[in-house]
Amino acid sequence: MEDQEKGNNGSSSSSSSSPRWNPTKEQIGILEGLYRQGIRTPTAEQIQQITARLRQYGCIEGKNVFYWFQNHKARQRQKERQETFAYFTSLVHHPPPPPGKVFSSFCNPVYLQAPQVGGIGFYQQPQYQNSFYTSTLRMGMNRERCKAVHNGNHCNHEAINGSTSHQTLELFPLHPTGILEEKSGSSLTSVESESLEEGEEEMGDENMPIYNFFSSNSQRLC
Amino acid sequence: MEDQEKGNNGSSSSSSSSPRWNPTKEQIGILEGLYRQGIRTPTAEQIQQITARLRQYGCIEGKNVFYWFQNHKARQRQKERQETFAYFTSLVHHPPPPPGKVFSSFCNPVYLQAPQVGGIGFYQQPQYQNSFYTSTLRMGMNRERCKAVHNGNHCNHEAINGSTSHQTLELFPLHPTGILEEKSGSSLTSVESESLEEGEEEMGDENMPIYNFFSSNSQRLC
DNA sequence: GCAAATTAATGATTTATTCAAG
DNA sequence: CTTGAATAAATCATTAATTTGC
Repeated sequence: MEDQEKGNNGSSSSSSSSPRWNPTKEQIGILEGLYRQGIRTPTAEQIQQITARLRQYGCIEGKNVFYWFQNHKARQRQKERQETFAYFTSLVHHPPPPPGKVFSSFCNPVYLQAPQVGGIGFYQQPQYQNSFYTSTLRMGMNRERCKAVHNGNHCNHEAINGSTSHQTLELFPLHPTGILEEKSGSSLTSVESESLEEGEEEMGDENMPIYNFFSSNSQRLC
Repeated sequence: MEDQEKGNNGSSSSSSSSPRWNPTKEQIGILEGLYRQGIRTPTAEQIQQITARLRQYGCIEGKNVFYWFQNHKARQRQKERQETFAYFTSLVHHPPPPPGKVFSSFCNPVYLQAPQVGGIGFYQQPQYQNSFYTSTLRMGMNRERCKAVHNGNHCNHEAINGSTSHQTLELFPLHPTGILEEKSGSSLTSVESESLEEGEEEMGDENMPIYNFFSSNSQRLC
């Protein structure tokens, strides 16, 4: 089992860098389990934790987890729609049996998938957990390119890292009144300083530090 | 001038944390300039640089830049569609003047918006530059909450941080060299200066370190 | 003039679609 | 043909303009 059958893509002698993540069975199993628990759009922390947990079964990055949930959610929903449609269609052909006094089973949207609720009691908030998500990452090439290339070098991702907190901030209004002249050109003075204050390692301030999924440190992946 | 006219929203005694970024005029001007230069989906590096540059005019994070481009692109496109539609509609009422032997001005999709072509010679690369993006960031609460709350505490974001490996990256790719997607075609002069490519700042290491847009370290913003 | 009420813009998230690797 | 990856479109929510009554 733990032999990551495919997980460790190493099999293929190819450059070893795999253009895309290839989940192992264990990883998928866990992800599906979490999904069934109710997780839909994991928070940064959750992604971190999940990623760490899945890493023992094969190389993986936070973004893979992020994408997996996005895709899975979307595709489950789509499947659901199809099935719902098929169901209604079938009703047309086979008139429904007299419902008796059953409570409309359709009061709630049809969650064909989620019924396991009773099952294991992991946790998870109602439906949407607090989560706002967006991920940004950039690949080194655009689609056309990707197709063409795919050689040694391939897409590199840029990761994301977050932290929380907003502190005071003052910005000011401004007015978009539509027109907004375009003097923009203006001298964009160079910014040399560039500062990026990165220097200090974000210090461990009270405000939650930085989430580093989508990481891509040297060793991080594969 | 630089006195942040509005910038420093500090005025409002309110918690000072602003739920959302409020761009200054200068920032908008620069962003629009870059947009006109052809930037549509900036890469991580570009976002970094742009953010750094805009920061001198007011607090800002990488994600704001990212979102700005996404929204601006989408809304420009939408506006274009509206105008195109309006144009066709008007044609119905006012039959077009005899075109003579003009080359069909409609070979290319109607970009009512962009007509200035002849004018300033900005230019623009084909359309998509190399860019893949995704951003992830998470807020501490979901929408319902946000609405309800909006008190002292509010959404905290988690940022993203990326690294990249490919540095080449031309900020302005200019010259379409033939490829030229479908539309637009026009490329005109290049954009001379304006370049952001400087970047050298960021250590010149080969593996680009981590991009910290969406940052929100203690001092980082504002 | 100035706030409450309304409306218009637009920043920020989520959902749907698309593309291509395996 | 499945599905990871990325983008575009749609949607939500908040802030600024603007209007309105005083």
